[in-house]
Amino acid sequence: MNMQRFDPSVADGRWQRAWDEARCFEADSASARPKTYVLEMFPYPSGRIHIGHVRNYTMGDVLARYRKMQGFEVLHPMGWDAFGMPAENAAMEKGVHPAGWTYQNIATMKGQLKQLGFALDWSREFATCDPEYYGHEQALFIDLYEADLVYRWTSEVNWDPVDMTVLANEQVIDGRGWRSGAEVEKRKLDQWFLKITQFAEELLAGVQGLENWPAKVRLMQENWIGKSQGLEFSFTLSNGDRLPVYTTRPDTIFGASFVAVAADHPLAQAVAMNNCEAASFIAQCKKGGTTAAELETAEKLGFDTGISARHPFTGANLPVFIANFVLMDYGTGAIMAVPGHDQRDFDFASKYGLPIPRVVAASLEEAAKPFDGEAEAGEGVLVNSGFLDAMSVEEAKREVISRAEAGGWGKGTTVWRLRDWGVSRQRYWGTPIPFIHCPTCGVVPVPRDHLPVKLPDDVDFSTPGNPLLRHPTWKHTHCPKCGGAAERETDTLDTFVNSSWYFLRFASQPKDKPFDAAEVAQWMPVDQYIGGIEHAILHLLYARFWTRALAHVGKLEVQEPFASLFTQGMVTHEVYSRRDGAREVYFTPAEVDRSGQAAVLKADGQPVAIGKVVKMSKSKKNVVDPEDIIREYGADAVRWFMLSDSPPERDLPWSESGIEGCWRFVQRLWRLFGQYDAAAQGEDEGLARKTHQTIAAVAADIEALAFNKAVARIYELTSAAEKSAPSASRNHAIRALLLMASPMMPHLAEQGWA
RNA sequence: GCGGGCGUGGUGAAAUUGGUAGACGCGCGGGAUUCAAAAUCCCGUUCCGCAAGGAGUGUGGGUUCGAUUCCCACCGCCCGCACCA
Repeated sequence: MNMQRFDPSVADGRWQRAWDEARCFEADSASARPKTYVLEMFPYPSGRIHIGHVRNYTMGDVLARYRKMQGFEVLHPMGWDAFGMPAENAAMEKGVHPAGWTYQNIATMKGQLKQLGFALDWSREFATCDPEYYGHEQALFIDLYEADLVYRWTSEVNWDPVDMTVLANEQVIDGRGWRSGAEVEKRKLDQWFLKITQFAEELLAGVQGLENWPAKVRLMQENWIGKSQGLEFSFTLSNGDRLPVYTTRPDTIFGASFVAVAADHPLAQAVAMNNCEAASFIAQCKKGGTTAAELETAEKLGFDTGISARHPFTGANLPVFIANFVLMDYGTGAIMAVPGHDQRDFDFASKYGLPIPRVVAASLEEAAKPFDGEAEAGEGVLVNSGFLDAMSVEEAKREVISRAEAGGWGKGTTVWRLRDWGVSRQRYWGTPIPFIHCPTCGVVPVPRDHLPVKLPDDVDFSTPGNPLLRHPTWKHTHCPKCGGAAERETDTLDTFVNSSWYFLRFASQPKDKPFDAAEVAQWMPVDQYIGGIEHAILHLLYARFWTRALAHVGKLEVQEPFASLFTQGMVTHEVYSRRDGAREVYFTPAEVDRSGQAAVLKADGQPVAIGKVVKMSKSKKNVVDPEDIIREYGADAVRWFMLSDSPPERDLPWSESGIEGCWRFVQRLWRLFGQYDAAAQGEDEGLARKTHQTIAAVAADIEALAFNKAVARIYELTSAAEKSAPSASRNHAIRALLLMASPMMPHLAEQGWA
């Protein structure tokens, strides 16, 4: 190697091989060292590594290498979240087998990750589509079934009649299937569910203990679980029926001036049977936008059913409306409306000329105070409320609940927003649900010694629908109980199940069971988990649930899987485009010459428009391929760039000049290493002080994941060392710089050390 | 609409508990080296001003000896969402 210049094309491969051969990064569960578990969210093998992966895994790698330097036994594994729709889409579009496509992608992406020199324990690598992994998953699913945490239930799904498949809500665009364009139908299907709601209380309480999670993510989890406490009671209707409603403000019951039910409430349906006006109103409710903003600003609309409801205390007759702002799937799908103290009810009452009584005021003297154009949801004392007058809101809530319970017409209830988790997918490329349907014995779990239930290889994607369902032989089997002819379950598990326990399998991977509890206890919880904010709710909640559920059935001791969570920002880039008639045509950064004032297309020398700096995405073509830049600048410059400048939680704008600056710094450090002078003597007090200050600061910055600040400190000490005359202190500064840079630029550091 | 976050040079950003605003990087300007270039090195770079000096952390107030930091109001941007009774 040329001593004047650091050549990553030689050094990177050399050290990557050396680390592999010495098995430097294989974690020993039996080690006596203090242990730490650093984990980044494992990737979906979509084809190639993108720059977001590079940033994510570089951050984790710095921490893992830093901990190793501190003497920790570090578990830093990598694997593949390998089941999912894109593989089936590729199968349909390109005629390739999902397994072949997936494993090919894994091979490509693993090669790309290796080029970045990550300190990963590849000995623990697995893909969730490996039969060994999903077989253990099937065993865990049966464990949960036996613990009564799995059940079957008929629920409504979005059904694409052309593709013959269930669609997720996000795949339904304007009421049509995203691929087929066919009008989506609602269909009732027997589906498998996990009882996550049984853990709602502890999942919510557990959020409190997650001090090292971003406050934003904790809040999102709390809101998703959505606990509310109130009163459920029934109105007696003028037609003799009873109508259950739920309210979180039982204190305001004397302020109720009407009752409202959701458009798809049974009562609304019944009214529509012999009232076509009602039927058309209900149909109208089902149209319209579904985004939060549209819903919030939509006009409150109602239909008077002509039915009335008797107030439980006053005996007054309240009109019953069908209203567009009442949700069927929350509470009971019916409400008592208190316009004075709920804005939606206020808007509705104003529109339909209904009374707006005041039942809460700042003081008893203000009982007659008019409303100032909006509802008052705040604190105060009860007024105009009979026996509740002068009570606080909280006192009044308790009083109404206790009277309702004593009178037998209602009870205090906790309502959760969280729903049980439907895990059935009518697809091929997922974990087969290990159950058998027997006409005699019903639903029977597959015996454990028959696991894994493997996916058949010979499947046909030329016609729509679930290939498992129409496979000629796969589903035909015998009942484990009675031995009679029976059929396998052809649904597969939601891929979120795969990612709900993979961190346990990384920690411990015996052949004969999913994991060993004692070995898992050596590593869990994950000390630092790093990934994208897009997983703030579903993945993190499901993983928390699985961990608790497995602890509940005695398989685990930990309750919370991730002690610290960090959500990193995105990598962004300018967008280049040109108008072509009605269409906007996008160009990649590689196709554009950005050296002058304006951006011009290399192909024709004509200018292109410079758009906003946004997340790199294929559709906007503002992507940089990590492999290209690694080839050009080496792994260390790329890693250094990922850590420089922007704080890791914020977006990182990619720039060509930025990566070039990093490349220059790699060479600058290399030259400095070359100035290490074993013969140099003497103290340089100023430089020595600076060296120790830098060591302290860089350590603190890495601990806090403030990599941009650590980088700046290293720059400062580098400049100071360059300017100093040879001395023992300077040699020490150079060695310190090499060590401090090594988690970030490991190839350069190894080469320098050698 | 509700909830959360953020506003600092041309630019990405720093700034322990309130104490020299702009560290460090990018870019830009000037110079050295070179036949020339690349690479490298040196100097400068918040704004106004020749200078002395003045202004300055989204805007307007406030607290304080002192505010990027704390409080109030407003403006702008970003993210999340569930009309949740």
